[in-house]
Amino acid sequence: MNRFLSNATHRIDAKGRVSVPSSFRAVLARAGAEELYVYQDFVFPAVSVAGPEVLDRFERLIAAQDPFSVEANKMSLLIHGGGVFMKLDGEGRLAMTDFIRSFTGIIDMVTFAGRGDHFQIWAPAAFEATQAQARQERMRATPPSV
Amino acid sequence: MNRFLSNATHRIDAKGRVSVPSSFRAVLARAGAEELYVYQDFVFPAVSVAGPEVLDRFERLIAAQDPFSVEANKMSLLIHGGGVFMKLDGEGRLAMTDFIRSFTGIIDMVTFAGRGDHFQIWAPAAFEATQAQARQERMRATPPSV
DNA sequence: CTGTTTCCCATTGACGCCCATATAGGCCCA
DNA sequence: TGGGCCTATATGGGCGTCAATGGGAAACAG
Repeated sequence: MNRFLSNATHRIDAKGRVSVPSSFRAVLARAGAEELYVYQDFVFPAVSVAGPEVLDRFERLIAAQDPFSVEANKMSLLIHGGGVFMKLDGEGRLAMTDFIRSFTGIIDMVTFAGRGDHFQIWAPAAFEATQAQARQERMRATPPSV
Repeated sequence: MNRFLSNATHRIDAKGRVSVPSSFRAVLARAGAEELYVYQDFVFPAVSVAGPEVLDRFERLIAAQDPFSVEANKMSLLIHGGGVFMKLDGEGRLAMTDFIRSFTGIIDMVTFAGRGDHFQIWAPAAFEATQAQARQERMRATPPSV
């Protein structure tokens, strides 16, 4: 299946690297993603990982606006200033740089969360809490009826 | 990838110099930019850095207007009066002159922010605050959709 | 002559590239 | 069906290179 699914928590090694779950790497390989566009998420304290085409899509949104507008500038501040290209090492690991750590609060463990067409990198505690909260809200929205 | 992406915060040394992130220098080198056009940004309390062709582009915008118009004069005041040519030293460092400091509020640390076709130099706190605010506004624009 | 800028050189830590090990799960075979 | 083999995944670490930073000394300007 060519989607990012499930979640897994891995340990960061002494050199600040984490193994990306092999199922995620398989999806990336199938999509032919050599370089990864990693950006600080707009909603959650997590970074999102996707192929370069996602940046292209964001840039088209900006290009449609007046380049001198405050809106276009703020958008660029997020997608350019808040994003970076990275690549996996030979063993399929990703370096947890300050760019990622400062935004996510990641210390020594990382939770990978599938999001369909991309995946996210979280501090484990933040992921647990946010997912639990989302589940609660959903339950309130639609009472258990199955 | 030939775009300015990501952000990084570096320390200013005793001589008032900062290292420009190596990924930014790589983009500049690829573009063949020897001299840098540094101008006080039109939107944010930051200075923007780009190749000389950006100044050319601005000048063409002015040339397209009536040279006696208030608009054209104001534009020139910004792009000429608010800009300067600079170059990196042998180690890829840039001097933080008063021209830059007074406009940005930079003291002893500098945040570099990629902006696609150029990059910006910010006081760290100002960058954090502005980017966070942009993210908040974006979140309100498109509600969380987990 | 003196403060500032430019050109070098030194140090330290981070990162890329490579190889080693262990454990879990799948697979084969009896 | 149970047990052992085997492969892939997750993880650890060596080592060379490069980036970020500090500082000396020459060149320059006021």
